[in-house]
Amino acid sequence: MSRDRKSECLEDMRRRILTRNIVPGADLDEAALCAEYSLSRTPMREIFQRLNGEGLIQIEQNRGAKVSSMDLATMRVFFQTAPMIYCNIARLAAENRTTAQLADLRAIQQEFRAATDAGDAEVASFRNHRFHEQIGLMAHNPYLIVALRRMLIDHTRLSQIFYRPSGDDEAARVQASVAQHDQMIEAIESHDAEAAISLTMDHWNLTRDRLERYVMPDPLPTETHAPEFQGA
Amino acid sequence: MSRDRKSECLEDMRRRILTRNIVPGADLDEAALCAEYSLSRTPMREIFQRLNGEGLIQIEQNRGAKVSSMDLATMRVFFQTAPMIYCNIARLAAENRTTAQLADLRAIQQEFRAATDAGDAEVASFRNHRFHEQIGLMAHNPYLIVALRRMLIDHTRLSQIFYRPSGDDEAARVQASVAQHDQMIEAIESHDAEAAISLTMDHWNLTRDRLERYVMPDPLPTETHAPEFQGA
DNA sequence: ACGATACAATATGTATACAGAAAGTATCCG
DNA sequence: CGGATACTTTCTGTATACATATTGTATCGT
Repeated sequence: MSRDRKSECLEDMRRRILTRNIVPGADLDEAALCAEYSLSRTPMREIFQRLNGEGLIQIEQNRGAKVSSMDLATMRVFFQTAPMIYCNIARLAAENRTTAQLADLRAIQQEFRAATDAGDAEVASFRNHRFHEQIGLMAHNPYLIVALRRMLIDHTRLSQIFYRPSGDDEAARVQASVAQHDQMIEAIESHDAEAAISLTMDHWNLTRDRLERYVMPDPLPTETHAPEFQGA
Repeated sequence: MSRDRKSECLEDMRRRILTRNIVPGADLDEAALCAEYSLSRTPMREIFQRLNGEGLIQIEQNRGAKVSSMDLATMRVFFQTAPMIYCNIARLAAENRTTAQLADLRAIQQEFRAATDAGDAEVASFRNHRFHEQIGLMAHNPYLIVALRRMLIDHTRLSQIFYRPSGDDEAARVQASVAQHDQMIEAIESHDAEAAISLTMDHWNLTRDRLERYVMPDPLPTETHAPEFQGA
């Protein structure tokens, strides 16, 4: 049925944007996507409106849609805002979670762990996204969850690199991250808001180092046979 | 031109929902609205998607759209979350505002004051909304502004009653509220984040008392000739 | 008379044709 | 040869007809 085609397309577009299968800033070709998902323009344009509302894409008047970019100014604000949102969400999740939601969280964590074990960076980062979104749902706060969702868009797109560890040290960090998820589940289960917040800060600090290193990597050696390039 | 019809409709729908011209929970009649704004169904449905993305309405599969309701559970969360969002927005606005934005804020405040002086509750609450949304823009934080916007939807719909003072005391509170806006402008202009936060808390406490009284008014007298109704 | 089912009416979702705007290209003039 | 303008092409926006789903109603059977 066509209903499935549409919602499948919507979900798939979300996944593709979050995993950078469609890169930040890319133009969306309406006609091509219609053909790809066997939809006519009307439902596809509706999907665009949805994605726009979720902050995944931007629609410009008479000029099509493009995937939200990740510019430097936004990254700065991202690192500034993340701890506050994440910690408050963690507190509320510990306080307000239902048992059904906790079971869902465990299931997501299991899938997340499998993806990290398999070394599939794309799937791992997407399941990490779902893990944190689920905690957001557990907070039962319609105001904060929209902020969390915006954060997770950029977080997930950045963290692609995190789950592609290039050495033993980085692999250990991924394992630590998975273990922290387990601890967060326990804290939320026992309604321990303080522990949930503390673990969330640890979790954030761990990933932050890695993300910052991605944004600002070690400089290339200045003394090579490549043309020299001095300072800014 | 049709472009104007569409964006005018979108803006007007926003205004009507925020001022409770269309009440919370009301069904939206697609055909009737199409006729009213001289639009065909396609752009009207696009407007619905936009409003849905902004949290003003909810769209249900094969079952039309309705204005977001304001249930008790949400109100509780509203009062819990508002101070955090408002204060953080105030801090960031003081830190990051541009002079152009400050000029806009002053213009909005002038219009707001005119509406309160004229005693027009509907226009006053809508312009109060624009005032606080403008401060949100000045924060330059794409994550927090979506949370702020969600808060302001409920805040504005609740505050209708605030700007319809039923006595000298309540009128004085409205005047105090207008004066606080002026002070907030000064704090933001001088990049004084601490003052902006402090004023925002005062402003919130003032309106909170009034809003809570609206949500939970003084009980009706129990001794009347109306049929008695004991306890819960 | 009550409930269930079939049918009709209405409302929602989709496809497509047409209209209008933006962008690219070619030609003309200086 | 360079720049501006007109034309063509392509993409975006809108209207409308059609398809599908839901809801209300009437009839039939028990």
